Amino acid sequence: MGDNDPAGLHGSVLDRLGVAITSGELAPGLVLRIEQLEARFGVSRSVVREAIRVLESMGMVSSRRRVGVTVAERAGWNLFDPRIIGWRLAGDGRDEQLRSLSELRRGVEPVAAALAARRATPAQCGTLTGSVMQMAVHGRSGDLEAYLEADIVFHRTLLEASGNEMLGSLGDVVAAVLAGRTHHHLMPARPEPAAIGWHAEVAQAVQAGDAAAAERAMRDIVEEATHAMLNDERAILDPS
Amino acid sequence: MGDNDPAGLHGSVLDRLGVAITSGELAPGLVLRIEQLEARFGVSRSVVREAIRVLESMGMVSSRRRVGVTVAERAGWNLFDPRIIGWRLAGDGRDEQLRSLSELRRGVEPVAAALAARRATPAQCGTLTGSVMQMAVHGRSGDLEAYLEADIVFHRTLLEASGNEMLGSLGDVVAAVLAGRTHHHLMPARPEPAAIGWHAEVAQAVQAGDAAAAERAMRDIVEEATHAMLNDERAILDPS
DNA sequence: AACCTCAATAAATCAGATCTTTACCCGGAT
DNA sequence: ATCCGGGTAAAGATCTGATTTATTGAGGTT
Repeated sequence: MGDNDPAGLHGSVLDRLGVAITSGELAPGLVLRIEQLEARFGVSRSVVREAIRVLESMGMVSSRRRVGVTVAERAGWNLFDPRIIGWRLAGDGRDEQLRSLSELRRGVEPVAAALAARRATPAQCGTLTGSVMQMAVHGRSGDLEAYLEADIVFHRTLLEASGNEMLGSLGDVVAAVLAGRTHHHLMPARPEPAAIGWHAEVAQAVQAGDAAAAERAMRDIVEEATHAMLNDERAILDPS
Repeated sequence: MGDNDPAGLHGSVLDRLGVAITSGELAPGLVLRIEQLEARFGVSRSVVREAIRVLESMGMVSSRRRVGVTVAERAGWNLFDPRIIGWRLAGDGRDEQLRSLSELRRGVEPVAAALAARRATPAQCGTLTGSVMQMAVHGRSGDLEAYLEADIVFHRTLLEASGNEMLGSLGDVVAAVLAGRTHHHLMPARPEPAAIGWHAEVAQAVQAGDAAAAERAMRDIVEEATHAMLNDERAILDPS
């Protein structure tokens, strides 16, 4: 898991600035001067500029003559940029980011399931049922890591099978949510047996071409996940 | 509508390269050399590099030493980047992009409606009902442009009211879809009266805090839109 | 064929100069 | 005191040439 940027000096600067901004260390409205950044990171102008340009393209800063590089308000950020998602997941905003992504999943995945029922290739159907079997096996044995891996394969395959490139590109995001859930927000030691059943239902419905059933079963999956996460949050906020 | 990039030389180069790549003129696998690009656009290295860096951050190219700048496969693109969406909407891929976005809407907007029912502020509720009234007025009078404007306000407000930043940031995208629908894929001269009714239902359910009703009505809206679009496509492909 | 060496290549980085925009200061007019 | 216009300097934007670094592919060795 986790491929980072540090490819090249500029990537490193970009990453460090991105973390500083998403974490709030560099608050919106703050003005940075390029010369200042050169010194801060010990690199040349070109490297700083390239990092700034990328940040600008993500809506995180805006650069104006005679004033400098201003950190932008959250409202303008490209919140779907994988880098921003990664930074927020790695920092303080992790819980909020996970909540946002979970709510997004609740909308996206049922639709993807319905579309997949119409468009999935036989190979994708095979991968789906295969990963459900893996989930069942590792769910019983309690191997959470292997269970997670199969779960990720399932959801990623389903999103791909939707035949919608945009939905498909959310595979990484969903994988991050699933991983975050098991790694941080403690999943139950034994995964919900019902969840595995729903996954099986989805796989079956997709294979049968039953869009409505696939959508319904997927909605069950993702709603169960949301509830579990909300309960965890409540438990954290209210440790009775 | 439509704010473009051409802010600065580098933005112009970025835009031109983006269009060339999304249009397929520069196909995946093709290798560009920086020197070549300097000549092509008549700008200096720094400008080209900055544009390349942004393209790289969008996953559209990858730059490697000793080889050059390679146009990347579609699979790696950040399809949620507003710039890419814009380029595709402006070029040949417009129909496919609109289809992708419509399917995305079908998932996202009902969830946003359900969330908005729990989180919308009174002011947002007011904006919602107000825009519905505008839609009704201009729908009857047949002023499609004003109808569109009110429609956009409605959907944008609802997505904001979801209280989910990521869903909220899809407002621009949805606006683009709605605009594309009326400007290209000919909407009916008089908007479906049922659609206006469903919008009213959503506004009312949100105000009443009835998440299930809001979600259901919104699903009706977006499903009607999808069907209308599919029928248009069929009509274009099969001019009986 | 597998492996090592080495030189050519193109991007990556640095550094300095110049251009362009524009926020801000200041004097004059009303 | 307020408003307007010109001038100025600050800071980014762009250009350019030099230098560094990683990689590929050629060529030779075993």
